[in-house]
Amino acid sequence: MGRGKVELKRIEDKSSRQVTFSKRKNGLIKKARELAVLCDVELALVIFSPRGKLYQFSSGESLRKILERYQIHVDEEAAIYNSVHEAAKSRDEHSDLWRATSLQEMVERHIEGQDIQQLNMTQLINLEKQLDSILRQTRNRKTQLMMDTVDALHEKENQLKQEKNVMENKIAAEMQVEDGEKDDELNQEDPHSDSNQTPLGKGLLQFL
Amino acid sequence: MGRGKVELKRIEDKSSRQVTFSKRKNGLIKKARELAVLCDVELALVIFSPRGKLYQFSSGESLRKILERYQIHVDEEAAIYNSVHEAAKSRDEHSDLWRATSLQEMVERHIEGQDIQQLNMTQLINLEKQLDSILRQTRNRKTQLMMDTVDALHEKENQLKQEKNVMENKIAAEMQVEDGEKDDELNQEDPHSDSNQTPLGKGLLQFL
DNA sequence: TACTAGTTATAAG
DNA sequence: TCTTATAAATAGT
Repeated sequence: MGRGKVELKRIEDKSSRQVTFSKRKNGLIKKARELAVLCDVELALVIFSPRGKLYQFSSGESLRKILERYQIHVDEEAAIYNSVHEAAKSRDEHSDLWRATSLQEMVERHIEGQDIQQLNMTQLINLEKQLDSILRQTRNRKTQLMMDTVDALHEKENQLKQEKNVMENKIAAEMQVEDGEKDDELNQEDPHSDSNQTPLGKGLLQFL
Repeated sequence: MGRGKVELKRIEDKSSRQVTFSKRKNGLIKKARELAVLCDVELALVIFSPRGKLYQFSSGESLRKILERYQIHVDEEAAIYNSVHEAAKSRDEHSDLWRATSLQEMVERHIEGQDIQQLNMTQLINLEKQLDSILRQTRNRKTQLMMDTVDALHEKENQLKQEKNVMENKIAAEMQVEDGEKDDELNQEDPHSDSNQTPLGKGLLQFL
C-alpha cells in the first residue's frame, strides 16, 4: 500500500519512522478491534512507541483479565513440567534465541540440528514430546505403507500363481499328448509312470 | 477489502467467522511484525481463538518482558504487584512463540507443506531419520542439562556444608570461651569433661 | 493533516 | 486450499 513497496526492515530516517509508526499503529489497532468484534474473540495488544509511550487495545475484557487468562493458559501448559522445571529454573537464559527467530527458520534449524544446545529444559521436554509424537506418526505411516506394499505383493503373487497354473495345465496337456504318442511304442515297458495327481511333471518342479 | 464491504459486527455464520478469524489473525500478526520491525518498537499481541487456542506475537523482547513493562506503566501498584508475581515470573518463560505453534505444523511446512499421509516411503524414511536424530540430540541435551543441574546442586550442598562447618566452629569457639569462664569456678568438679575431638558441643548437636 | 497512486488484505467463490 | 475482484491501508508528497 502506498506509492512504493517497503522492505521489511527498520526505517532509518527518524522522521518518516515516526510518521509510519503513527499511521501503522492506528491501522494495527483498528485491525485488532475488527478481528475482536467480527470473530468474537479475546485479544490484547500492547505497543510502546519509540519514545516509550504506551498504546494498547483489548477486546471486551480488560487487558489485565486477558493477560491473566494468558497466564493461566501458559501456566496450564507448563504445569506438567513444573517440577522438573523447578530444578532448571536458574539455567533458563537462552530463550531469547527462540523469540527472535521465525518459525520457518526454527524448523530448519531444528532439522539441521543446530541450536539444540541452546534450549532450556522446559523447551527441551516440550520439543522431545512433539518430536516423539511426529516420529510416531511417521513410523505408523511407514508401517502402513509397508503393509500396503505387502498386500500388493501378495496380490501379485496370487496372480503369478494363477498364471503358473494356466501354464502347468498347458504343459500337462501337451505331455499327455506326448504320452499318448509314446504309449504306442513304450507303454509296456513302464506301465507305472508317475501317476501324479497334480499336472506337474518333475521337470517343472525343478523350476519352482 | 474483498468482494464486499463488511459491517463491523460479529459474524453470525460460524463457518465464515472461523475462516475470517484465520485470515485476519494472520494478517494482524503480519502487520504487528511489520510495525515492530519497521518502526523498531516493542509490541505484544495475544489472541485467543474462539476455541480457546492461544496465538501470540511479540517483538524482540520476550512477551514476558513487554508485559512486565506494561505492568510498570499501567499499574500504580507495580512494585507490590511485582513481588507477588515473582513466583509466576519463571512460568512466563514459556511464552515463546514456538509454544503456540506445534512443531508438527513447522515440520509439515518444512517438508513443503505436504501432509505426512502423502509422503512416499523414501521421504518417510528420510524424515524418520531426521526426526530420530533430532530426538536423540534433544534427549542427550536434556540428560546433559539434568546432570549439570545435579552438579550444581551438589556444589550448593558442599557450599552449605562448609558454611555449616564455619558456624559450628564459631559456636564451638564461643562455648570454649564459656567453658573457660566456668573452669575458673567449676573445673575441679569435673576435670574430664567431654574431650570432643570435634569442636561440637552437645548444645550445638541439638541444633543439627 | 489531506491527497492519491500504487500496494496489500481479504470476502467470496 | 487457491483465485480474483474489490476494499482498505498506506508511502510519498
